[in-house]
Amino acid sequence: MIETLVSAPDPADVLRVDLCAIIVAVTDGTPRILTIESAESDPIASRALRALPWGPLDPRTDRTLERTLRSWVARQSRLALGYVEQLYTFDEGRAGEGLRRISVAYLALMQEQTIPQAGAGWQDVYHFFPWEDWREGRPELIDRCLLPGLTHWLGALGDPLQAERERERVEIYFGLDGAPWVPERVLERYELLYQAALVPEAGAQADSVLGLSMAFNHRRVLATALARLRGKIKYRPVVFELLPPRFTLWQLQQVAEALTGMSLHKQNFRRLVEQGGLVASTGEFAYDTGGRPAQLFRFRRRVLRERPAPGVGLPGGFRDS
Amino acid sequence: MIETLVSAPDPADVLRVDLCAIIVAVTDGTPRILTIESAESDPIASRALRALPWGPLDPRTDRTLERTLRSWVARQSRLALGYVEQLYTFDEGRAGEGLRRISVAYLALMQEQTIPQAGAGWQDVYHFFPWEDWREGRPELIDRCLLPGLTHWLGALGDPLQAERERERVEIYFGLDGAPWVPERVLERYELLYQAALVPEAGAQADSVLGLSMAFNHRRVLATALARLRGKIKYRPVVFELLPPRFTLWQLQQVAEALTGMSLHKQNFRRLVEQGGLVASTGEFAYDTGGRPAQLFRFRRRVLRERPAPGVGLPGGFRDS
DNA sequence: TCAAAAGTGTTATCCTTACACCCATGT
DNA sequence: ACATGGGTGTAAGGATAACACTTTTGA
Repeated sequence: MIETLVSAPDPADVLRVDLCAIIVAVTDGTPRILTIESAESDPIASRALRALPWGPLDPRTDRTLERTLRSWVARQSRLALGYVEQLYTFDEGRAGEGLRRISVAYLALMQEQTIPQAGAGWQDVYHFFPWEDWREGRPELIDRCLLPGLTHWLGALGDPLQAERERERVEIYFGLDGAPWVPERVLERYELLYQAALVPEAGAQADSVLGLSMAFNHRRVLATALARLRGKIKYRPVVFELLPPRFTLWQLQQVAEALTGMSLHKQNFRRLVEQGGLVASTGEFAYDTGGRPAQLFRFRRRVLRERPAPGVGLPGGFRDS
Repeated sequence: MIETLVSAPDPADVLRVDLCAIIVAVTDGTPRILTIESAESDPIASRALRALPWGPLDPRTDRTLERTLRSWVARQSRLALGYVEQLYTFDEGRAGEGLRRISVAYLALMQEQTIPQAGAGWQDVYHFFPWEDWREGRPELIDRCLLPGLTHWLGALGDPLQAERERERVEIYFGLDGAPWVPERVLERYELLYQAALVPEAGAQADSVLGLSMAFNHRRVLATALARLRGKIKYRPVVFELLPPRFTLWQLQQVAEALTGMSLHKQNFRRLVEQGGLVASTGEFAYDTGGRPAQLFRFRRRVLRERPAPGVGLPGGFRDS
């Protein structure tokens, strides 16, 4: 009632909370996320930018954050989400108009479905982070593009003490000089590249050999999600959210490999998973495997009671063949 | 300028974001958090409730979330925080007056300091969760109070199917019927007890043999923090944030035990920590140990480069003596 | 001398790793 | 026949768990 009488509030007083969803699926060994076309298009290239499904939280709507998110996603892409967990809350600072924004990101796992909505679609995660996919061995892009860029950045730093600290970060996070490559350090690597201005957020000409860009800070959000997923897969049975109820061990392995970005030793993977009690055979078989028919397994719920941290371990041994 | 002219906005339109801090320290084997007296006191008992340091985010203040938090804490308790990480974002729903609230919680680790501020002080974490401290063996309170309460709740559930599901949760989370006790399931246990109405949030008469109460949902926030900490200690060197720069292995073990709530096997703990490369001897000794002088160690930063997940493992073997 | 805590050594056991090899199906 | 993927067995190596035992201080 009074609303119509007052003039618009000072933008500096307004605090907006947005929700956004990283919806992940793995199909045929490709990890993908759902993107939509951002309403706010690229000012320079004047084309729509890829964005994560998102929307503002309306304080009038009396729902929980998670329910609001689900309804946003349903409206934007006609998807009913299953497994959802809160990921992180990002401070977006003050946007152009002086509006202060906070965004709460959620991670959702599902099986890929076709999206009827125009503009929405599934994108290969590694198109955004090509250096994170080590399934075919160490990506040559690291030596060809990343390290030269990082070295140049290090060289341009004024303070030699800071340069030394930053060099250590580069070595640790990118697995140089004897340090191991640690798949779950996705965010640390992204932030390093961002600091070095190699992966601009939401800029024009941001698509490059160093990956596709996204609207806002959504590429950073995605990096956070991949890091969480790579970590969590090892101690929680999240992989099964990405698989049908019955699956072959090879399918399971492909999902694990897709997420971690590493090739795993087949026999050992199978044993870990079976002996770990993570799966149980159903007695059924899949005949469309291209070779000998494979047993179909299901997730063995009882493992939750038996083991403190049931997940698919990332054994040291990758690179099967 | 216009502010003074317009009437107050409809509370239903207002969205407030609060920040709150769980500040943890461990001294002499006791894990403690910093609490303040809540401004809003208990309506029934008419005494001040314990609360976590918190404050609203002012959209005019152009800072990041974390910086805002630090300044709030400094104002309320004169503490300068060191290590800080974001914990979780809670939906507080709609408070009495129709105001919608979101709160972003942060976890901070430090060494205990005396707080000059009146009302502020350090509280033993296990006073809030007495069932979580297994250092002296399985707390008898579990069998005496918790399980009877939970069993009664299960019995009162209408739907037998739901009762079966809930019984399984009880068994898994409280380590019954062959299931192991998993220290990091703090939140799951709290939520179960909350559902069973055994640990009311922010109510009168909430202090009981089942632990002290806190204002708002702060006890739930604390449960989230303890869960995070118990999990993280195993793959990140967070313990060292709670210790002075030089420490004895026994101090280190006490901190690890305090957080996990389990007694650890002394010799094996020492070996894991030393062989794991987590610490390095300084050559100095502490003579005030009550027995033979102990070597002083320091955190060995280089382990960050050598090991993917450097933390103090929780070996299966607890209960030293 | 005794209590208390630090520190060393050893062995059995289990898990991981890395091999090598066999099986069943479609083309 | 052979390519492809499914599936089994085993032995070496390393980490963990559970012991027992010695050393050094203060009271």
